[in-house]
Amino acid sequence: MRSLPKDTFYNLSEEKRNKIIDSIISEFENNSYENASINRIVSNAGISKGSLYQYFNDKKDLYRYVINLIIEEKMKYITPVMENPDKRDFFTLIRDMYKSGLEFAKDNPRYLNIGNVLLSDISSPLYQEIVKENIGKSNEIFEYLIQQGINRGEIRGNINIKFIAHLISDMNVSIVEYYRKNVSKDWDEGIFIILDELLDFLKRGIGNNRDIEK
Amino acid sequence: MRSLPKDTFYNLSEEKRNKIIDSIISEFENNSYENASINRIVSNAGISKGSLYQYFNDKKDLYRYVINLIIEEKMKYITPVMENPDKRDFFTLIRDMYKSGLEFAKDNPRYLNIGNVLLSDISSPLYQEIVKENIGKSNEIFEYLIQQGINRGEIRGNINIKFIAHLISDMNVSIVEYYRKNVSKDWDEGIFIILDELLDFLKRGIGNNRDIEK
DNA sequence: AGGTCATATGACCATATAGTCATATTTGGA
DNA sequence: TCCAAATATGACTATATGGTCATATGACCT
Repeated sequence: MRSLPKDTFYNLSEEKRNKIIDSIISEFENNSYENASINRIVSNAGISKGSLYQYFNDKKDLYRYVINLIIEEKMKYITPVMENPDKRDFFTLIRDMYKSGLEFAKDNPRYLNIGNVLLSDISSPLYQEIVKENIGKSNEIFEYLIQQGINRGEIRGNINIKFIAHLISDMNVSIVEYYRKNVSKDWDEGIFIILDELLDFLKRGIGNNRDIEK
Repeated sequence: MRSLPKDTFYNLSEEKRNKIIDSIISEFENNSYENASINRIVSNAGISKGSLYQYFNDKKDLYRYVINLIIEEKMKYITPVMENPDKRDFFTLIRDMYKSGLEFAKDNPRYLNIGNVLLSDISSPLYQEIVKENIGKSNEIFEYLIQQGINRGEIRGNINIKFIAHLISDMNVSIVEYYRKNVSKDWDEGIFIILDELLDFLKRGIGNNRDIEK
């Protein structure tokens, strides 16, 4: 049996389908997986329960579907940045990555909550399936990039690569959260100043500091 | 009406009381607030449901009780560090703070999950009541300490204090998480090397770098 | 022994859950 | 117009929830 939405879902009119998608996203935006309610989803979507179960196999399928939407959207931001990792220096690459994270946050505020809850909700039945693997991969990429940076002399050699990869990954979350909590709700160019400050901090912290003004 | 456990709870034999406390902690250790079950708590504690409701008013009270236990315990670690903040330089103080966080994590692994879930579970009915206020306070303290550090010439002046306070706060979480995920489950002195590396990173990042070897 | 008071109990209540399925409705082709 | 296939429906099941309360138990005092 095919997972994720069945064909019947894609046969729906775009309007109806979008209303359903919107209702599903809303529910997971405001509730953890366990607490999300199928009854509320169908009620807000204006369809019957039986119909929903003709589109999706079960609750997990709904959640998976939303998470895949988020991943797909996030990829649009991150892919161009990661395309030619060796063409730019380490810090420019990281800056672009953080920047893409901020732009994703700006364009998809609804997705942020869902992603954050998933990231920290170990008890979610899909945590293992979705989160663990991805975090592992992302850390591996960072470790590789840091090693490259060291080889090229951009980063000092006497650091714990694994730990710094972890830190850089967390700082990506940090700046997005700072943006959400402290910068005006509307997009504010001031965030770029903070982004540059974060990069300055990082450069001083692990860079082979030749050209930084005291 | 007095909140938190009623007198009847304290009249219980220590053995029985501890069994109940243990059952409550276990439940919140493995489940979010919404998903924690009173039925399981009483069943694991070996008491009847009516009894539990003679000790506590409602589910929120149970949760509040556990959270207070955690805060109380955490205070034991953080208070001595924060006692004379002006007696030590900024970076020594931060190091002691991070260290106390790691020691708390080592001594109270059961509490870590509960705390982490609370910190990120915005939909919890007690999030506002417990988390928001405390995070605000903690950030204010950091901002004050950073300002002191700048005044004393330990920290360079051209930084965004609010953002750096946010970062330092998050890095405290980062190192504890790194410890949990990557350092051996048993206490491992290697974590102190990483702690020193984090402080080195921080010093280079925001310090008035005079004495750091290239 | 009788009486009083704190404590313990679990059947019970109203409500909600995820998921099912026999039935009804709509659709499109002949 | 009639039929058959696709789709929509919501009452229903089995199960769980947090919380209540009349009743039972047992400890202590007179």
